[in-house]
Amino acid sequence: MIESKPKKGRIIFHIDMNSFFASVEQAHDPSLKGKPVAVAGNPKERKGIVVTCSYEARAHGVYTTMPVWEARRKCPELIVIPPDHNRYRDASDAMFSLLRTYTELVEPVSIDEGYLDVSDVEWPGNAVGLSEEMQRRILTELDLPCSIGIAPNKFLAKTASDMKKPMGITILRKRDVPSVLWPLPVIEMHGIGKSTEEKLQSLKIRTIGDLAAAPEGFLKENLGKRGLHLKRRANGIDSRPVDPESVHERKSVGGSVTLPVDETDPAELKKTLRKLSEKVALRLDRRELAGDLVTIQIRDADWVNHSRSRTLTNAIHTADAICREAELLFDRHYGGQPVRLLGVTIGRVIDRSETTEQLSIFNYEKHAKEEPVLKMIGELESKFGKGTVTKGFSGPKSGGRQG
DNA sequence: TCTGGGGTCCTAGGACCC
DNA sequence: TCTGGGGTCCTAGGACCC
Repeated sequence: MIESKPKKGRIIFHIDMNSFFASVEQAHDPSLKGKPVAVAGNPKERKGIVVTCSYEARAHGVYTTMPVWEARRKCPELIVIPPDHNRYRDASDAMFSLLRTYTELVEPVSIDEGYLDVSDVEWPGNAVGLSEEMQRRILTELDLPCSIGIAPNKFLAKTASDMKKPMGITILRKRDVPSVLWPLPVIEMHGIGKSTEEKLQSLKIRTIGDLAAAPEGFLKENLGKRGLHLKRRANGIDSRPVDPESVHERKSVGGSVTLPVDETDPAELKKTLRKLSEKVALRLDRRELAGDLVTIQIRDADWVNHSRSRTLTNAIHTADAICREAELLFDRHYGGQPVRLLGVTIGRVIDRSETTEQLSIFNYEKHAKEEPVLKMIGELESKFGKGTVTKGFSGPKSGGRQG
């Protein structure tokens, strides 16, 4: 202990772009600057909600997720712009490239925010000076405003960047936690939503300080492992590293759509499944991915979600294969109720280069001509469902896992 | 005239294997 | 013949975030 070096604390930045989509639109068309702007879907297609809005719009009471008709009522001069995701993707890439000129330890968490570990960045002066330089360059070179949080870990950096917007720079030290964080209501904490807030309320835990002080056993009993996790955060403890690779570790690719009207016609619903399958296949293509878990999502007219999923014997990526599985799940489970939204997701994705083409029985379609036994399996599978005929040639199983 | 679309992580029960 | 416990996989749903 006597010989150990003093542990050097980390310096983590959280960069948070301010009203990103709206800011990108204002940078693209400077005549929009200083005006109330909302990026929103088309209200005629029941998709008319505000995705992002400028601070001028917020001043009129407009906020994200507000229906456009309501936003227009609150702010008649509101300029509504349809989203252009390619434009936002380009701006995001430029922003992260700029940040990477300072360190490789950049972890994008979404299109408009990310963490940096700048502990080892050589910079004349202090971390605040470095953050000011980044903020200034993002503003002058990309014409985009951002807020930056500076802290010894991710959770505190994220919390800090939220405290001053737009164009804020906020330092949050561990020793500031009792005075700055603890008086706040629990809902202010990243990771706590409406549901957990209510749960905590019923346990007489109202502030982040209450949460920080709550006994571990009590939290574990009522909230499970999550309770302990939240207590650590409330005490400003978070040891997660900044991981530049996490951006490449995608777990699933999906598509969903809210239908023009609540739909009950299976033929119409299947058309939608086909379109969604094509969309998902296209996005899997772009990333050279495939996956062996297919999930469909059905949202009722009353907003209750249902999902049905199936694990396959091998990873798939083509629109035809995805659509076939999606329809199978649909046929097996759809009960005729009006459907508001449909979704198709491919999960457990892996790089396509890792999907070594499986020899033998699973490619019976390709080899059926040459090999009678494969043809037989193909016939069995078309009778009982793909994936039901497994190694050992047993019949369809009554339950349990397949494959 | 309510409420988009992209995700991640966690939980819980049952099946299955050892 | 009865008993059991640990570990993993699978599925459905919930909570949360941007």
